Amino acid sequence: MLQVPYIKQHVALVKERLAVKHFGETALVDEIVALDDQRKKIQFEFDTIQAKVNAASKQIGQLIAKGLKEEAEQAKQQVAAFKQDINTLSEQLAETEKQLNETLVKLPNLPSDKVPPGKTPEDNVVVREGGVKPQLPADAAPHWDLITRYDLIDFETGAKITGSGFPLYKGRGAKLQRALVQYFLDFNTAAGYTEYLPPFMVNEASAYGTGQLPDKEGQMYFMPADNFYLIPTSEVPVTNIYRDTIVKETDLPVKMTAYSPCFRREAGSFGKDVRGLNRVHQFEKVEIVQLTHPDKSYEVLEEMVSHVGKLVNTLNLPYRILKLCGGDMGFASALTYDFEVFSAAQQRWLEVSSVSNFEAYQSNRARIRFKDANGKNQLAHTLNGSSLALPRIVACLLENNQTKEGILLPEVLHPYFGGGIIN
RNA sequence: GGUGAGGUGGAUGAGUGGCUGAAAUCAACAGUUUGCUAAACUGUCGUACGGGUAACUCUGUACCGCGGGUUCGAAUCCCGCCCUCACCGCCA
Repeated sequence: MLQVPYIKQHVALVKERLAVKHFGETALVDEIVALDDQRKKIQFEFDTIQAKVNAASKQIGQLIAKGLKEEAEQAKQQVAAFKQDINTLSEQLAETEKQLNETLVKLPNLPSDKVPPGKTPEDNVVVREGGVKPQLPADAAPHWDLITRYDLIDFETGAKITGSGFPLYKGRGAKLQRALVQYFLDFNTAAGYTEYLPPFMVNEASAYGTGQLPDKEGQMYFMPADNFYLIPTSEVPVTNIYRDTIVKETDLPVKMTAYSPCFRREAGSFGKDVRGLNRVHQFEKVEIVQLTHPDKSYEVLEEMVSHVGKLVNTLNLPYRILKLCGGDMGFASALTYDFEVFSAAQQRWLEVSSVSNFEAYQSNRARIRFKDANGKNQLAHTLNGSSLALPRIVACLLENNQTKEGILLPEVLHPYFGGGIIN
């Protein structure tokens, strides 16, 4: 969430930046200012009275020690007079803090000034294109046909076991998943990321820490018996490794990578968007996460984009990088680059990665801090990106590399897959 | 799931009602000493929110797993929950 002191000092600017995100409820900003003023006022009163009570209590102790029982009794009665005020004020304080927090959490992160204007995905700016779009014959098959032809995924049985959108990978389809995950993790660890294998369910505090709650509550699977959420991305558990911690400045940047399955309810999706692997409820993904010094986060963002670009490149897939416009960005993000690969048989771009700088938005919620050179605690910046999400990569690998002889896999995967062709 | 023990500052760990925001040790940081390293010595060394200030400083409140309660006063007593460890049960 945004930091209250910053909001109060930059009311007009905050509203202006929120407009870039096409966030309409700017009245919330004024509410926050008012609530925080109120909070301070109540706290001051409360502290003042409490200080008196504390002093009196100390005195009572001394009186009793001296055996002055009557004086002690008198003092007790004086303290009792404060009791009512204390109770009232502490209730008011708790209520105001609660309201303030609830309001604060409704505000999205401010977009960086590098964010292009615009409202819809059409307004996103292509910053780079790479790779070559293959020329496929007219009878080229979409990936869902290829999946059937080579018996890689059994969607029907997955639906039988669980429900639609839960693919059952099979044979070489399953092995390809394993190969990709392994390759991606190796690629990331070679670049200095520490590998983690996190829990796939998180508690409420973790989901709140990275901003999934309360904003995206309906998009996560929830286990009511234990109050756990199935993770929509390993960003959640991995970022929360550092929740409520203060790291040394010299430990920054913290670079982490993790594989996990991702669970998303994707309520309301339908049509050709969800065909085959385009959109599923459970998929595999390898994620990269960094915690950085605030001065370095944009530099690191570019570095992460470049890292993911290299990875996509090694797969020989045509891709493009988009800088998301204000209206298409995520709630918690300050600047986001999307990676899309070109699905030649469907003739459309498919998102395979989203690399974002969250600045201090997540770290403020999760209290991820570092001690700076002056000994002051500062919020770190958090960044993360997919590196990479599997299903759409697989869709493109299959479609773009189809030949009469079979699917020709990119060379980097051969050692992981134990071969270069699916036929 | 059952039984028992326990959760205190970066770590170990003392503290069973006021003198404790918290001993001691270790780690860390700064300095002195030293040819360098090491050792020794000295000092610093929790977080959050307020008040006051030009600022360093000063000052108030809260926090000893979390939430309630008792009390003039709670790390300390009571209740609920969570977590950790050990043993048992079950089990990949």
